[in-house]
Amino acid sequence: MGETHAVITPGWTGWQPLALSPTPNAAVLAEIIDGGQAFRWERQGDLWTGQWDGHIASLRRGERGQLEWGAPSAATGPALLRYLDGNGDPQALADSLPWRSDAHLARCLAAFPGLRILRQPFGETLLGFLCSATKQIVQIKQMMALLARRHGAGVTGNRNRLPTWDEIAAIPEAELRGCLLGFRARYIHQTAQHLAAHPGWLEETEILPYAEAKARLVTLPGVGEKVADCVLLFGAGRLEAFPVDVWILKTMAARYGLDGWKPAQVAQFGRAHFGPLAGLAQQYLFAWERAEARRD
DNA sequence: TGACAGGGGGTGT
DNA sequence: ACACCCCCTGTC
Repeated sequence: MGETHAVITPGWTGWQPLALSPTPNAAVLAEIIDGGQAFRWERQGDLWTGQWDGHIASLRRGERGQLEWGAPSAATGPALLRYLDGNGDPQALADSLPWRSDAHLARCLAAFPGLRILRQPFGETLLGFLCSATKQIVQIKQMMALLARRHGAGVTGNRNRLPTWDEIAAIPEAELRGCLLGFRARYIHQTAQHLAAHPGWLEETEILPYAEAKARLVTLPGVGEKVADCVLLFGAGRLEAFPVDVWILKTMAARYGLDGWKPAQVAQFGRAHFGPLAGLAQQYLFAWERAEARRD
């Protein structure tokens, strides 16, 4: 990592208890904030520091295993709770997945109790997944960190925030390429131009029903079905979105016998098999496969 | 410790 | 099917 990140030390709000139920253990917490949903969290030892929507917050586990947060601003408290979907009930959601008739899903749920889908800012989520094509999490995080460092410095407040879409629209494509974006720079540049030319487009899209919102998102350059589903799942709380990428293709082939199925077929299977919370199920499947990959 | 392939959580043509 | 970019990772 050539770039340094904002280093947070206790002292601003002080450490406050974070009311998440159930309290995620260390592995589940890592899956929630650094498992491919978000790309703006960094770990320093036992301390996680993350950024979204101009906020900076740190998370840690206290001496009795309880979760604690700290931030430069007390206003971050409610924002953090929303970001983590703190009012949601992951136990109840998981219980309504078809684990009773799906042994693999059942062991995934048992292995990652309290796994959550984040409620990230819609625009930032779009930016993150426009960066994601053929990139792994560590590389996407580098792109986002560079975008923030070079182009997100605001007049006040967080000086390492991501640039807004309006700000990105004013950045020459060549400078975007300098942020390790590669061919994604053109997509991001063109998407920014589209959004600048259509004020309110993102806000309207976010509140549309799932199918309509997805249909609109895929009209953006660089946004296909997979990226659109990720944006709606992780940035708009649409748990029915079921993003199909090469990893879910492999997982479904290995665990559900779907060898040779095409993405559209796997998507249809996923919706039919997992139901209206298919996106949550997908996140459990990912967590399982990642843990297994680390075991090797 | 440094060079060198190989491949990467997709989209557009 | 293949190009698009170019950084990470593993390997020698």
